Amino acid sequence: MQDNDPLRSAATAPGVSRYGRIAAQLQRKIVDGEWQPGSAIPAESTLAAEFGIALGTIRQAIAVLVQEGLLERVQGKGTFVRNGLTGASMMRFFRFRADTAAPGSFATGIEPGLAIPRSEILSCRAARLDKSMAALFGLDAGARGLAISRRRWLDDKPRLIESIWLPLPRCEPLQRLPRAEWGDLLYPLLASQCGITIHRAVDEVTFRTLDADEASLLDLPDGHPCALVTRRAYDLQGHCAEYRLTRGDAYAFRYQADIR
Amino acid sequence: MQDNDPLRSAATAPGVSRYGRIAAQLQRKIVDGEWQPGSAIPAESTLAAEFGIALGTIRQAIAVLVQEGLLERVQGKGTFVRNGLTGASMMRFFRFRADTAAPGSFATGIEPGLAIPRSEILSCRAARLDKSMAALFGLDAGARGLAISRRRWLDDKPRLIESIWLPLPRCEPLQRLPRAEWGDLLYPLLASQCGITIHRAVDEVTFRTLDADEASLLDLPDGHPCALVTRRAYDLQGHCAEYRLTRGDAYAFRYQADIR
DNA sequence: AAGTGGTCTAGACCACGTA
DNA sequence: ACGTGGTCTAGACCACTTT
Repeated sequence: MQDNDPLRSAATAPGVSRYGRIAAQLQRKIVDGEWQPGSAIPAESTLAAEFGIALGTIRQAIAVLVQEGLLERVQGKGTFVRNGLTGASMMRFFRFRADTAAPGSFATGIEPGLAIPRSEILSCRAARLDKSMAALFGLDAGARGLAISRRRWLDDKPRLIESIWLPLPRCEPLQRLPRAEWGDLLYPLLASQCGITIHRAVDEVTFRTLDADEASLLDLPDGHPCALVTRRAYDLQGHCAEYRLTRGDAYAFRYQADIR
Repeated sequence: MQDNDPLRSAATAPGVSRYGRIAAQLQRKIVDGEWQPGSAIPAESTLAAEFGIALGTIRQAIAVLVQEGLLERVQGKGTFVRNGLTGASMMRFFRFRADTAAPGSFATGIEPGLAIPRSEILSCRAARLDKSMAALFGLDAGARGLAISRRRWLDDKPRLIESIWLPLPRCEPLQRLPRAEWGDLLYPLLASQCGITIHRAVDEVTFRTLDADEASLLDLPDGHPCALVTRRAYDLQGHCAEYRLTRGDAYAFRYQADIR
């Protein structure tokens, strides 16, 4: 659990060091799509020769991007451009399934394997974005976006309701996509249909109560407490490409943070 | 925001690399108290000569401990043993003071400077620990601990109530300490009175409701929703040295997590 | 000026994965 | 056997802090 400034998105100022400048150049290749997510980048020795620098320096540059989560090294195989966000499931905030350890007790720390909840699209329509949301997406005031309402099911029970906003025209392909082809996960869809790789997200959790409509969608009583997760997701260029509100039963919420 | 296994505490298996073994030796010096928190360790060149290894290798070993949060490098000055946990305030989970940005809106990401809440000790007594808590502290069944009840004030309003358990006899000095000398922060007290440096903590957040006693302590109605933070704090040796339950108004809860 | 960590080089050899 | 990243060396010079 680490707080970060959502504004400082892409291109962290690398100072003036050589490996910093090289790292920025490598990042450019990823952002521009020259190096595709999932594919291997050239070998360290190759890159060192190309840039005309020592092996240790290119290693240091790569280390920067590994730290940033853009690259991944695999011993003996190569260095790869990471695919989109993993482990960003909203389920990590909740414990819906019966757990061995009662909350507050001395848990084992073992995660109950995160399942992918089934997705039910309730509505999906284009709409004018309000001023602040347009600004978030880097669009002009009055720009349009895609507003999606979604319900997530787990073990045949409704667990989460989500309101998702996506920028238009970037996400226009989703508007024409038949409901049957949506599947359960949004980010793979954004990648395949819109060419958007979600690479980072900032989640904010607060506590609320459900209104009558929300409650009925979750089979909970009106006014029932809920955890509200507000997500801003960013693409490789550092532009916000998703704003999402997720609500789930507050009493199923649990989150673990490690501080040092 | 990063999940971690609370069990894998100290001495991460360093494989068989030389820098890994060196890192373990340096860690031993810190854990054993040979290198005191806050003080500088010998220069890299000195250490390299002492261990009979190259500069790059000792640098790599130090980098491991920096990553672990045990050491801190300062350009031009030296490498220092980090003092206890900073930024572990429970206030980071709450937003009690009026904030410019309404929750759910597009916040600026600027933190409203974390204040230290005033501490009021409600009770402090030795008691037998239950079996699981004794095990958590690495003590035999039936061992005793210190049970502390504390209320935290901010802006002359009661904001948090805390139940803290500490292992005996390690924390015995606190039992004899006059209330007036406790101050507002526990960890500096553990360091100065008991020689315990809290170096890592694992917090788990859930939502509950307050019972009548708890509610009255916080000037809230019976049954009011609260955020419950369960903390396990660990010393340099990796032993758990504190178990804490913190409760505060759920409507003041907010937490931000960065995923990549 | 002296001491510290930060950057950079040009090699060498090792451990791992694949063919 | 070959190519990959991982480790290690022995230097050099730079940037920052303190004396």
